[in-house]
Amino acid sequence: MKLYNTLTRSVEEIKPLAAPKVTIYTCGPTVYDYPHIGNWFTFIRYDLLVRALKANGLGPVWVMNITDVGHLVSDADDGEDKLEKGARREGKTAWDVAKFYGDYFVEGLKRLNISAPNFLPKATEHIAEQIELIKTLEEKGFTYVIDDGVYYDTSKFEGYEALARLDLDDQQAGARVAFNAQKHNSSDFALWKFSPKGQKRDMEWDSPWGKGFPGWHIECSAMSKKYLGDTLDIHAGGIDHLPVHHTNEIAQSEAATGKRFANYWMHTNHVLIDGDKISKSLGNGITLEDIEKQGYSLEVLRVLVLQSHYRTQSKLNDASLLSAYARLTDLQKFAQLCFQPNVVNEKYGRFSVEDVEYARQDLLNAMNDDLATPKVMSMLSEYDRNIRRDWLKDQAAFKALRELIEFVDDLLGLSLTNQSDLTKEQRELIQKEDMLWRKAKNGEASFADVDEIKKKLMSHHIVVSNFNDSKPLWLRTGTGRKED
RNA sequence: GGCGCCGUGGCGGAGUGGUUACGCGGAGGUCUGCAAAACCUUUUACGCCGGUUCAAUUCCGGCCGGUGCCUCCA
Repeated sequence: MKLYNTLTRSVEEIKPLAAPKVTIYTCGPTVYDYPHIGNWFTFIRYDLLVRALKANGLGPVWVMNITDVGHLVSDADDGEDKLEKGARREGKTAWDVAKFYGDYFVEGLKRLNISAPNFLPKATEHIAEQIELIKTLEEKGFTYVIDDGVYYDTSKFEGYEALARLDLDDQQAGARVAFNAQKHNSSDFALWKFSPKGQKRDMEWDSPWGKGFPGWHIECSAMSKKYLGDTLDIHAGGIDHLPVHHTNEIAQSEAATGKRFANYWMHTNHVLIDGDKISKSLGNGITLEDIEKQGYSLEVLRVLVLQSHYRTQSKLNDASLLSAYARLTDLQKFAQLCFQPNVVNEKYGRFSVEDVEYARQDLLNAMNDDLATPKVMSMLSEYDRNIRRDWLKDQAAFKALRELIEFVDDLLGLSLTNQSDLTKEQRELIQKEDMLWRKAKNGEASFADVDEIKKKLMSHHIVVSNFNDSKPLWLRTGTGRKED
């Protein structure tokens, strides 16, 4: 399986350190507010990576952190802690806020059919590990203390600019951030922040340097080390984290252990809404509930994610949602074929078990090519069309089709196999309709009777197609949209 | 100012040195008792100017336009 590695800026074959195990760390949410649709896009993309690895026989061990303290309103270590700010906004404690949005996030993972991460560690439950790591960095001479906290001296770390290919000297010229005069370098960042004098924070802990709370970046280094060891296989995150957060993670972890932190870095690009990126400052953050309010199921959102590549910016608007909805409906119709033995036509059928198995390998190959999900989607559309047009050859092909759909579900997480079979009663109705239809064509029955049964089926959201040379096929309508 | 990315048909969105992406929408058709559904055909593109090449949307250079990061942010 190949993946674009930001470290080398090239597509590389994934070679886990201890295959078949593959360790993955992904940056999770800061739980101070509802995640917006862009956050969920990224989490779905993590899920697709994990699913692809599994399809290749690898056993991912996936850690996604939950940041419930220390993420300041500004990465420059100025400003307030987001959790404390959220708490004031809602008149609760920071702990209440973290609990509420943390639970909401975990629930969201389930609603979106995102594979359960093996670990969802919270920053507040790993304060000791973070303090330990800072102590190690202190012993090795990478830290210094100023008025408001313990800082990491980025100039001491060889290769600090490597991942993001930064040019710090030139960046300073255009920096708009007020420079903390006590910091040695503008890129230095806080490992531990002291509680403001005379102020009691909801969240604060004792440390060797004084009462306070951890900086945002240290949690990822501490928790990935605890759960996955010094070196992990794949680290994924949003592209916005490249220059600061991920760069700092590397600096912390590698300075502490002397080993490489992660072998592969995967960065997901953003989704734009009406041409703008989603951000708090623009106030255009759409939530899952907003999508559902428009009548779309969350599978529609997943199709939208799949339709664009993770390294390109995708767009969210009414048209793209509608397009994704239509595509999901098509895929669901495709999946419904695996309940229909009538799709086997021994006389005219051309699609063999070999063809179906080839299709499966073809899909996996596309996924293995740097998660080429748009290609996977187009291939599925083609297989759907081909099978409908050419029919299946025999029962073996029918069985293989069922397995193909299950494979696609495991790979993409679209819950296509949830397309339930018909009831016995519905099946009998279809059979009767087909029989009457054939009779009516010979003048042996009335079309009015045929139409009556069709109407009945329609009330079950079932549409029947009759064929001269084949048994009938059915499909369900409106399964991707609530209002249907 | 520094570091990047992108510019594809009505829309979304892939990809490629010479061959249909795919989906949505529009148009026409086949099948059909009608209507759906299904299927077929069609709509036909690669910002501009040069260069390389037998051949460029696809490689190189320049220009124009858009956009991301260097603040919050997936």
